[in-house]
Amino acid sequence: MNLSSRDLRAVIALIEERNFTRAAERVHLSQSAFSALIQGVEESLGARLFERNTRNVTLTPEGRIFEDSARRVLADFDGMVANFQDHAQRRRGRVVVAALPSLAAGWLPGVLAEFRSRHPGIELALLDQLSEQCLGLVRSGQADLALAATGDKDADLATEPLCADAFHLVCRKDHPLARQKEIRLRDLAAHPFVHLSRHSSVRRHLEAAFHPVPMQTVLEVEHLATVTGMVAAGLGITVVPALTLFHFDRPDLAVRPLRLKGLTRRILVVRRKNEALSVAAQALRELMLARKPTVAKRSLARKAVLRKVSLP
Amino acid sequence: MNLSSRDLRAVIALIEERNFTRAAERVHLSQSAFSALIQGVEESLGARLFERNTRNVTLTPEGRIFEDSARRVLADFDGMVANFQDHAQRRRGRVVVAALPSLAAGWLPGVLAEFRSRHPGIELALLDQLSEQCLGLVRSGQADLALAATGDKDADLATEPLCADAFHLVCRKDHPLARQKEIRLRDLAAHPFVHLSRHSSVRRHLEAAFHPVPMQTVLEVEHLATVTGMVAAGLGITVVPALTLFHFDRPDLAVRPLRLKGLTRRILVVRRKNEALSVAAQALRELMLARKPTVAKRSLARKAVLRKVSLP
DNA sequence: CACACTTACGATATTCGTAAGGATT
DNA sequence: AATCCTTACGAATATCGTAAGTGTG
Repeated sequence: MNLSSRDLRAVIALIEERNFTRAAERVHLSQSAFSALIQGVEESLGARLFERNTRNVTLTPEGRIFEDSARRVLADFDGMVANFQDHAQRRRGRVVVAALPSLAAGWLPGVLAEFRSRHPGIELALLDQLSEQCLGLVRSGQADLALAATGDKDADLATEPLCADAFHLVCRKDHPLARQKEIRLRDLAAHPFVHLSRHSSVRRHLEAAFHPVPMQTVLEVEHLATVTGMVAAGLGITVVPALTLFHFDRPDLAVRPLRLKGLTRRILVVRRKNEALSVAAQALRELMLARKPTVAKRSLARKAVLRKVSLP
Repeated sequence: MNLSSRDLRAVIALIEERNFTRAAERVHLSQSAFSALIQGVEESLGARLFERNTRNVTLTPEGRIFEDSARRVLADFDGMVANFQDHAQRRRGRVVVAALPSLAAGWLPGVLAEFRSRHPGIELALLDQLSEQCLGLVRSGQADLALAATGDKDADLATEPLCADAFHLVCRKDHPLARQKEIRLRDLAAHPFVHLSRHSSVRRHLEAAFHPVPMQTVLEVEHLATVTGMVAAGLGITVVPALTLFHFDRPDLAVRPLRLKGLTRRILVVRRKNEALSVAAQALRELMLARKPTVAKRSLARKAVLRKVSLP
C-alpha cells in the first residue's frame, strides 16, 4: 500500500469537479493519465471510490467515507510540509545564544537587531552569563550557540574564533598612568585595581597574565557599569578588553591600549560538536562571523554598534 | 511537491534505525535505492533531514521538527486506509432496511441473522413500516434498501422483483369454505372479513382484486396477530399473502391457496436509482435475492425461516 | 582498514500523452 | 452528434539493484 499526496490531491480534485477532464487539468495531467491514476488508487485501496457512468461521476458510499479523512490527511500533510519549510527557510524558528555579559551588552545587540530584521519570524533568546556557564548551556542543549572566552578543551564542543579582544587600561585622566609613555606590567601592578568578580573571564585572564606578579585590589564588583563609577571616582584603575570599552566612554576617563603578553582575550563561537546547527542558528552564526567586532581603538566599538543598529 | 506514504515510512525507519542499511531492509529496499529515496525526500522538502557522517546518522534540527508531524500524518493515513478497507470489505458499515411488517416479522429475521453471522461488524437497522412509507424512507436516504409491495413508478427508485406472494384464504376449519372444492371470488365476498387497515398493502391488493365486488367487513385491525385471534374466534374469514401465513399456523385454522386473478402481491427490493449501494448494502441485497422466500405451501414459510436461522 | 553512505550504470517498471474506442444522452 | 471515460501503445522518465567509489574513525 502506497499512496502519495499527489494521489490524494487527485482524488479530492475529482470529488470536487465530478469530472475527469477538469480534475485532470487541476492536477496538471492529461485526462487519460488521470483516469489511470484514479484506477490505480482504487486498486491500491481495494475498492471503487467513484461510480462513473458516461454522463456523471459520483462518489460511492465508501468514497464518502474516504473523502473526509483524505481531506484531513492531506491538510495535515500540507501543514507539515509548510511548517518544515518555514523552519528550513528561516521564516520560523528559535535560536538561543549564550553570551558573555560584555558581548551581550556591547556588540551583540547590533548583530541581533540585524538578524531580526532579516528574519523577522525567528525567535531569539539571549542568555547573558559568565563564560563557563555559557559553555555549560550549550553542552546541555539549553543554548544553540555560545559566545565565550577561551575555556578548557571540551570533547563535546566545537569552537571557532570570533575575534581577539585586546585589554586596555582605564583610569582617570588625571591619573599618572594616563600620560605615561610606555606602560609595563609592573607599572600597572603598582596601582590599586577595581576588579570584576574572580569568576569573570576578564578577571581570570588578568590573573593569568599577571602571574606571578600580584595585583592590588581596592574593590571587587559584579558589573562593569559599577567598575566605571568606581574608576571615575578615583578609587583605582582597571584593565578590561576592548569590547567592554563602551562602558568607559566618558570625558573624565582615559583609555590606553596595552601591548603586553597574554593580555588578549580570544572570543569564540561555540556549538555542540556532534550536532548540526538549525538553519536559524546557522544563519546567526554566519552573521556573527561576518560582523566580527572591529579591532577597536578606544571606544570606536560603540560607534560601530550604533552604525549597525541602524542598518536596513 | 509530492511525497508518498512509503517515503514517510522510509524517513521514520531511518529515524528509528539511525542506519541506512537496516532502515533499507525494513522498507524492503536495497541500501542504495534507500539512499536515493531519502535524498529525493530531502530535495522535495528543500532541506536536509539527516546529518550523515560515515559513522552515524543523526537528525538535523529541522528533521526533529519533521519527525513528530511525519509520524502523526502517517498514523492518520494508515488509519484512513484501514477504516476505508474495513468498510469496503464489509468488516464495518451500517445498512438500514425498510420492510413491510409481514416480511419484517416472518422471512426477514432469518436473512438478517445469516447476514449478521457472515458480517459481524456491520450494523443493521430494520424499519418495519407500511409499503408507502418504506419507499419514502429509501427516497429520502433514511434507508438504503426497502422491501415493499409494488408501488407507483418512481423516477428516483430502482426496483427488482424479490418474489410473488400468492394470497390465501384463512378461516376456521369448521367454516364452510374450508372444505369447498373450488373457491371463487364471489364465494369469498359472501362472507364477512376480518380486515387489516386500509393503508396496508395487503388490504389495497384485496380491494383492487375484488373491485367492483364489495367485501363485507366485520372488523378492521392494525396487526396480523390480531387478525389471527379474530378469525380463530369465528368472527370472520381473511385473505392474506403467503408470507404472512406463519401468523395463522394453528390447528383450528384452515389455509387454502387462492388462484384468482390479481390476488398476487409482488414484493420488490427497492433502492435509489442514481446512487450506488454501499458494499454492505450490496451484500445484504445479494443475500436477500439468493434467499428468496420459497413459494410457500401453507405455512412452510415458517419452517423455512427456522431452518435458515440455524445456519452457520 | 573496515564500515557505512554515495555514485555510476545498465536493466526493469512506471508513468505520460496522443489517439482511437465505446457508451450514454 | 456530442460528451466523457477507458483502452492501446510508444516514448520518456523513474526506480531498482549490483558494484565500485569515498571518507571517517
